[in-house]
Amino acid sequence: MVTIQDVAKAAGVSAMTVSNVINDRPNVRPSTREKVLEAMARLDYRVNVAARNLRKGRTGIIGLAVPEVDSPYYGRLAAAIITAAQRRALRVSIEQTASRENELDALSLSRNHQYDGLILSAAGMSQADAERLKVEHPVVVLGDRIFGGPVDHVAMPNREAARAATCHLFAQRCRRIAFLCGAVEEVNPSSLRLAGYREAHEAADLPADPALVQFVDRLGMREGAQRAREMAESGLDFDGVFCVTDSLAMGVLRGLADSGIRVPDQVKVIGFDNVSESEFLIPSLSTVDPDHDGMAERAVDLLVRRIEQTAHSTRHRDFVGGFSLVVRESTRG
Amino acid sequence: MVTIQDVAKAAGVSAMTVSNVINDRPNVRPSTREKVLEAMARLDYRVNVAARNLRKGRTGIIGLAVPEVDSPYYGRLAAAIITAAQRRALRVSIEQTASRENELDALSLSRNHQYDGLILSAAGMSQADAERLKVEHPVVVLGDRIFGGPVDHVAMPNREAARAATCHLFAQRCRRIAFLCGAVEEVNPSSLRLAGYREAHEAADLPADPALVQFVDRLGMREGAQRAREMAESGLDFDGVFCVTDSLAMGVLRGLADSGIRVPDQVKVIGFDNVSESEFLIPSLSTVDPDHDGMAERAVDLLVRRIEQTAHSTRHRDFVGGFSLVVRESTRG
DNA sequence: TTGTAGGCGTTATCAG
DNA sequence: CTGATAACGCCTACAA
Repeated sequence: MVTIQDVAKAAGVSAMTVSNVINDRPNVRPSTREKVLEAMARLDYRVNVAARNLRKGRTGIIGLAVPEVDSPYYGRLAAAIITAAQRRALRVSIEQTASRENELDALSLSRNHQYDGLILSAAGMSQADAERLKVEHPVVVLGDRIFGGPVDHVAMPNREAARAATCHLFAQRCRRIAFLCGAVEEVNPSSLRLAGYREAHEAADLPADPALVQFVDRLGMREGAQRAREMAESGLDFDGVFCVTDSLAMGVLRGLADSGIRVPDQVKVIGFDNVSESEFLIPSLSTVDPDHDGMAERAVDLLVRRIEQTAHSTRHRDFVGGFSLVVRESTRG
Repeated sequence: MVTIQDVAKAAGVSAMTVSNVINDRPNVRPSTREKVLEAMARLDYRVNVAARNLRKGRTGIIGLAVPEVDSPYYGRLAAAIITAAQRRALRVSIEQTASRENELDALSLSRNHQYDGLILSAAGMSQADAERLKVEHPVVVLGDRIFGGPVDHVAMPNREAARAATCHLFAQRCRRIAFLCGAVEEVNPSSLRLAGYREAHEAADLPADPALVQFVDRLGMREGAQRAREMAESGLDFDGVFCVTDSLAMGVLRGLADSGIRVPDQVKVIGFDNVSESEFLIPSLSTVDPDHDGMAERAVDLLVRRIEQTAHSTRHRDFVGGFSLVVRESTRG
């Protein structure tokens, strides 16, 4: 391995000077710089990042903990975050958490100086775990579950967007809108979007039939398809479905087709996420498009601030992203 | 920051002993171990990974360079690799390359000791770049472009699977099968699958009309949809479509629907990748299911071997994954 | 079974 | 403008 010392020797200067050249510091005579660069090239020198990290107390890597990368939603999120981080010359190491326990593990890894900071997309943790976030290391939580906690926080516009989606269905003359979601806990995407759905009903002065709120175990396509068939066969009266994710909605489109129900003629369907597939489904899927890029940008930005500030300010920020409504065939007519 | 020295002092032992406890080495008296563990807990000690890395010359992180994570295919691949790596207590840092230049950059990062090794999913590099892979650091190439190169290599069963898919269409009484692919270069997924498509024609003793081979710029849904409409409107005579990716096939399903062509009645469609959405499309999509997990496992395995072996054997392995054919509605009847 | 000494490659400090 | 020195926190010999 070629070290900075070797380069120094080859160039006839000290290691310090080589270091100065590498880090583009001023106060190096151009001719000296030349000699050093030449020696570096000749020896094919590479900085040893581990040594630099040790010295600087930084790694240049941020962690991103998500339940799974292989899902349209988290995949998109990961992509946006990696892009935002690359702009700041940071690398992103991805952790698949899948469970609450792993989420907590990811936190301690961050503490192990493996990462300069951690973006935690908390799906499993709840308010009760917020205590464990009281970490002296930079953490930004992405998600909906821990508000007012001891960390910076970037959230989806869940309630507002759900309300807008529901209003849109009203405007399309739906009157009995089913709401399809996962388990509703204190504060999670399902509960917040359900609140928006209810708000829309109140605002429109239409009662929301509790029978129309349907729960599934997982927010996947399979579950959506199955539940849609069950709803159709049970004789439930509904003319619209608001699904808390596009994956669920894709399943619902399939399930309704299986049951011989035409979308949008008999039932209108709207999703949430604006996954790239939505545009090309048959029928194409209306959906809520959250500002993923903006949220990713913001999350990285907050994290970088925490990393760079030395004093640990206790003021924490809660940021809520923007969204737009994408109207396609599944709610036309 | 709490160091190993602090713990040693607190426990009334030497740093060495603390290190022995941390690394689960024998020859530590149980009572001593207790004292040390207690002190570690009390001080909330965390190992400094940077220091350990510097000392050991390892980082415990492998790089994964893919064109983009936000695509069904690469997302699935990334998930499989992260899982395989986690089993070996390795972390994965994801690089979005998007271009050939970035792919080469990722290589040098690997050299910078940032990673112990690199899995490079080479989409843009070509045989000509293979030289640059002659790196003394562990690299495994995942993809199809660099065979017989100076690195280990895990490839898809492109030709075999394409042949099987084409045969399946023949068996479904298709006689004029369009082949939809991206730019065909020396060795890439499109060219290899095209070869399989042609082999199937020869084996069945059916001529392959060159007009049926259609090229698109990007293997995306949008491009698939547009090309399908063009094919339909141009009056091209075809009763089957083999798409080199499921994304493309999803677009084709949409484009054919736009043109009033019924699948599978008038035209049968088959894809490649078995993306999770395929099962729930309307109609559900027949496709080739490559053994992603097996390939990921193998890639990580090869990389770990390279990392662990000190002598740089020059023998490199080319591994080709397995596959299965998933028959769904889009080719029924 | 435990301790001591030295160095991994880099950079901050401060003196020249 | 350049260089000597001393850390950063950990681990491996070797010694006790």
